[in-house]
Amino acid sequence: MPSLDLRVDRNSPVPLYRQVASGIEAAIHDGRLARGQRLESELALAATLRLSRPTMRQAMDELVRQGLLVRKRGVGTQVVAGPIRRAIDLTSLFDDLTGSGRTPATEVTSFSHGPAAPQIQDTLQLPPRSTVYHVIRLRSVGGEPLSLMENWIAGTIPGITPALLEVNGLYGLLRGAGINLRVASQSIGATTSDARQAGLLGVTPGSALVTMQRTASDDNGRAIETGRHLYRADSYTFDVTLVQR
Amino acid sequence: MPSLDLRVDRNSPVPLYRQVASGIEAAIHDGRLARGQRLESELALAATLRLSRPTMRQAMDELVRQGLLVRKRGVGTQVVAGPIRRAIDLTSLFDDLTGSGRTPATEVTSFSHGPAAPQIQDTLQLPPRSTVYHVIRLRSVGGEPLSLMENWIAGTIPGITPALLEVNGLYGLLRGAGINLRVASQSIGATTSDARQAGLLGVTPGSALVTMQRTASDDNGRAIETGRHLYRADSYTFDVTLVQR
DNA sequence: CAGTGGTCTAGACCACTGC
DNA sequence: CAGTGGTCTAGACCACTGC
Repeated sequence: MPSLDLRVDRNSPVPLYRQVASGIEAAIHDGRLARGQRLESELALAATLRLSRPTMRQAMDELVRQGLLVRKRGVGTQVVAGPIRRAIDLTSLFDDLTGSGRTPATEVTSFSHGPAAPQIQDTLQLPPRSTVYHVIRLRSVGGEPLSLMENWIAGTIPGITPALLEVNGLYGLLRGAGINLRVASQSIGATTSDARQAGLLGVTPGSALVTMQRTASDDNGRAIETGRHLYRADSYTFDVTLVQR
Repeated sequence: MPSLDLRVDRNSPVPLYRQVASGIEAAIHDGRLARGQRLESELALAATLRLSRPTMRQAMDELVRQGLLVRKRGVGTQVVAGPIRRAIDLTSLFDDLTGSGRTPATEVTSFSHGPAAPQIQDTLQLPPRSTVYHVIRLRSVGGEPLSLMENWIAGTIPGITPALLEVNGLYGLLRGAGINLRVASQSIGATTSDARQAGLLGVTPGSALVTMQRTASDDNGRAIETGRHLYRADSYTFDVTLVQR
């Protein structure tokens, strides 16, 4: 058993189980824990770190749900031997791109604020005579168009203007306005580009696009945003990690 | 507060937290709990059901992770008001289709068992000179082709034959052989069909297809299966529910 | 201020696996 | 059989929210 050398800082504002989960995750990623390797038992790890077993287990639960660890009753816990892929988070494309060190550019090709069309009203479960923002944006990275995004946002939000949308992600602007998106339903499919889409995205008409329709709700459970995004299939995929329940 | 009327059976082999989670989920789906409605507090619900708070919380955790409930510290827990969509599970397409009451038909268009190509060997992290099954299947539902699936499966498994693959899902056959797939990494994208694919799937060449590449590992953490699937974009999408961590 | 969810403790009993 | 993870109890203290 190599020295895993986990530590926790009991004075940190970061919860203990988060500290432990991060520590194990780091050990997996830098190879101190090899793929397929067995971990010490929950009880042993808890004792080493002077944590209660539920706290230790809470840490390992996170990693099991992420698909990094596999547990078997009566046997033990080990690192997954198969390929490990980071799954999509609930973040905006903008955050994903900046997070991976690239610089996205955004062009707002359409912006309006007015009465919601019946279908949008229905999707966002808005009361009659509600207003929504309707925004179409073209996002590029490294000068290459990547995505054409059409969104509807409920309510009246001071921080949403075309100028701000050109330098921020939509989710970042909403966070700035005190709106915290917590749950999103996404549906991912495929289509072929028509002439207009192809022109904007810099591809041949008829080439493949990934489609994503999403509706996102805030921490009050209210639907806030819905949209349909198109991505160039040659430069974008959605990655998901699934764990059997 | 309407009568939620949850019950638990302490003699059932089903864990208490599962019973509670199923009960709340049922109440949401049949409308006894309306969208956006506040639940009683964890402590109150635990007391009503004579459960400890951790057990109650474990039940609610499941529903929060599924995107059905939203919690806010200092405030309470409520049903999500936005649209609720069932997310993809780690099941085979076959199970998904039979689970929703449809009858899939499978045609095995290619089947072999032999040495693994270097790329497959690498993806499945197989030792040198390993053998794999290589299977290509065309799946239809209601007489309409839906999916063209190419898979590689590690090892030697008595239950895998072309005849059995025509009447069972791959994951079902693996389960029958004692192999329990627990974690899968999937990458979802788009492409356009070439002439051969279009012919098999019954679409016009150049029409949009959803692509899915997947590698799945068993409960020992070993990579067992990898594959590339193509779906007709006009009849298939992947649904995901994301929850902010 | 009272009430909520977030975190944590220190146990218990059990089913299951591998020897 | 000893060891593992799965489930469950009965609390504790805290940060945060809305009044």
